[in-house]
Amino acid sequence: MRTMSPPVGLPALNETDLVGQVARRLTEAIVQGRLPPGSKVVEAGIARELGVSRAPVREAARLLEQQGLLVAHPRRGFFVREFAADDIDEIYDLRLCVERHAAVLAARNLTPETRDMLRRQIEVLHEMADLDDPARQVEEDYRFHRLICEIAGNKRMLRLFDDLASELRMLIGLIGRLYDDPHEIARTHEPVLAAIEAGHPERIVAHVDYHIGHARREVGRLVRDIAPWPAAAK
Amino acid sequence: MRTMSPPVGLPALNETDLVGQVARRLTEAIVQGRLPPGSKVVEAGIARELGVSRAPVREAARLLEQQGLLVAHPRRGFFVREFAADDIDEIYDLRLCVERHAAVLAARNLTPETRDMLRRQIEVLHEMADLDDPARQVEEDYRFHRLICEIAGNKRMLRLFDDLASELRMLIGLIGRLYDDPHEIARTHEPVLAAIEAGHPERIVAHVDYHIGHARREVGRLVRDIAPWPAAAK
DNA sequence: TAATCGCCGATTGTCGACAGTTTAGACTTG
DNA sequence: CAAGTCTAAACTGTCGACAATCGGCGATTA
Repeated sequence: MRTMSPPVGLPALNETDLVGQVARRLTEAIVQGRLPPGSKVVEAGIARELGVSRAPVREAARLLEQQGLLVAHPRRGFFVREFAADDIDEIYDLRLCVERHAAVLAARNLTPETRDMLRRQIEVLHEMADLDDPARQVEEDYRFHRLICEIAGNKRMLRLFDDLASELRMLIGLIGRLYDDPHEIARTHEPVLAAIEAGHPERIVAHVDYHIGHARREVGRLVRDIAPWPAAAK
Repeated sequence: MRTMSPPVGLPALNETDLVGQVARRLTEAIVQGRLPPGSKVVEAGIARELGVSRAPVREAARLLEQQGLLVAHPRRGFFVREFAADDIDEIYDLRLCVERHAAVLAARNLTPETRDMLRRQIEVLHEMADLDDPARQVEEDYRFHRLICEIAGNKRMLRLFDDLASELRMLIGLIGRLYDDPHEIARTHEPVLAAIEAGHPERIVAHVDYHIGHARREVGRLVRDIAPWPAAAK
């Protein structure tokens, strides 16, 4: 008689993962631009607002700190990370480094299924282009790049990508509008996929470089436009 | 009359960072092989042993979790990360990806001072070779590679390197002995530095690939030798 | 007038406690 | 004897409390 785990693959709903929930809420608030860069994150305030005690909030804050969204000043509290021009360079440099590698690996692992997923995602990008929803557009954009990292098959690399993406989401959220024509953005993904399908490492790297370099320049330009930052409501 | 801040450069002592201290102690215990992979980290136990309460221990554990040294099973606690063959591949893959980029950037930023630091570090490696202290040897080895990341000048990349290094330290700590003749190890760093000094990106990448590939093979071999892991005192 | 000092409210760091869950071991049963 | 069941101890997740510390504001002084 099998009383043990009925083998239905239900992804164990962690009902009571307060820390995770708090972390998600905080992340959300940060990338959406509430809680602007430099603003202080008051533990008690967040706790009260979410109806929990300070302990889970502190742990969540530590998570976001390690993730780079918050910085901790001992005895003074957590603050939303502020971006300097250097930071943008750093993030895109690292992203370039990661995505080059990921794309080459993805090409090596590419199967008909994963290839179709990538193609489908570019279609989604085109479909999104008509909706006027920058946040969603950005999200689907990252999903394409994330897919490449997934296909590459290195879990640590995927997590690194996610961390970088959350910093970038914050940045883009601050900018508030899209840095280019949505259809244009969708189109610029096609050569990257083509290169991956072709499977020539050098060509892959070249196209990834071009694609990310483009995004970097656009973001850099827009950031310079709106700098200094939206006032940090301390 | 300047009554403002007497500009004596005192490096701000943040004595009371319990969380940081606990995190360091835990890291130490893990990479030294006490707390073997798979073993449970009992909050109350650690807390009692260190004479603190559970709150700082939990926060420190969350840090190490994000860093990849611990994994959290909700409602069951924190466990020391276990390594599979895949993990080793992943870590070295990512390391390759990072260090290639770092070395190229470092070559671009190289100054006489930083070049001398690298040379000096190789000397240190040779000096260490005669002492019979594997842990120290490994430490100085990483310090060379870390220097390259520092010179590259990307703080995020440096942090990523540190994270990878702490996982590798844990691995090496488990192996317990050095995977090669110490002098040989010291020597294998020289072509890398030479390539960086020469400044040809392709040659840099080639030498970094060779150097890291070598380490990866050696570690992989030794890990296969001693697998399955030292019993996890659960 | 401008810089400094000292106090007060606000906030952090840490602790001990409690409820609910998991685990281990004794016990039962086929 | 194997498999299952039950019970008690151990542990985690969360909370509220308290002391230490920080930042701001007004008083003080040159």
